[in-house]
Amino acid sequence: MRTIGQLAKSGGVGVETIRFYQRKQLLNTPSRAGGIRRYGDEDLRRLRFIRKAQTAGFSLEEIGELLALDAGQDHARARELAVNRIARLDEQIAEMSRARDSLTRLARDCAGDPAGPCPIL
Amino acid sequence: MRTIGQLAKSGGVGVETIRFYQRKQLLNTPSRAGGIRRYGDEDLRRLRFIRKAQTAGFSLEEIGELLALDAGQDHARARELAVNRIARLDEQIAEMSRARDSLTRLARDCAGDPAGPCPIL
DNA sequence: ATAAGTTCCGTACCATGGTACGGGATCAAG
DNA sequence: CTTGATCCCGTACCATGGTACGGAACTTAT
Repeated sequence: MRTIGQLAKSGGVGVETIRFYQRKQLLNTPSRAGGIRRYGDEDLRRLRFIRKAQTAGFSLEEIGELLALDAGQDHARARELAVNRIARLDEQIAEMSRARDSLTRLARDCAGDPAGPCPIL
Repeated sequence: MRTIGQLAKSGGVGVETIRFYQRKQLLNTPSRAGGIRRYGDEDLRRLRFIRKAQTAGFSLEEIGELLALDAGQDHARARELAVNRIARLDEQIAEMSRARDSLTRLARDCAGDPAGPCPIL
């Protein structure tokens, strides 16, 4: 049983971030057993899930839905969210790749002639 | 010579966005020649540059620097900003690709056994 | 039992990139 | 010369994802 500070540390976030997730209903707020709230393995699991889902690009709102699904076992909906996110990731990756390529060309051309115009500008 | 509304339309943004960029010093605010401000080709060029740079992932602050460089002809600094942005784009693309792949695996495994646990959750 | 360190809680604030509102000025058409 | 559309300007508000503050309660070590 952890305190909020220990949970935060284990999850690699700050205490205030835990409280923020609680306000957003992403983490539950255990009852105060004689003053201080205690957090168990499930809370840490959820916290880690949140961080992992964030790196996959899910918004906190979507993560909230995924966590709710976790309780409900609605596989179909979970898959739907994942597939949507994959599609958006693909779009974003493609867009960033295009930006990367054009920026690379620009930087090369800018280096070419120190007297001429720099096409980045 | 355009009005703010025409400039906005040509740049594919709203009037309020122009004003916002002006507040951020990204676009200049021409003097009011008898009541209404007029915008020329240079303003449109800058506006389009801003939008293009945004799709390349530059923040408005970085774009401000690029625009300042445009006046100063500091090619080396422009190249530096571009190269930094390319490096960050590469990181972001790599991270998103990893997320994409792991999410794809998860979605596949979730589809596999409708009775078993869905690993997304 | 006292001091230092945490926790609790409400509330305020931050950055980023806009978007909206309201009242007065100005402009273009009929 | 009036009406409707724009413009101007200050100010407020929005979403997202946190971060900070301050005072009271609680816990832990000495």
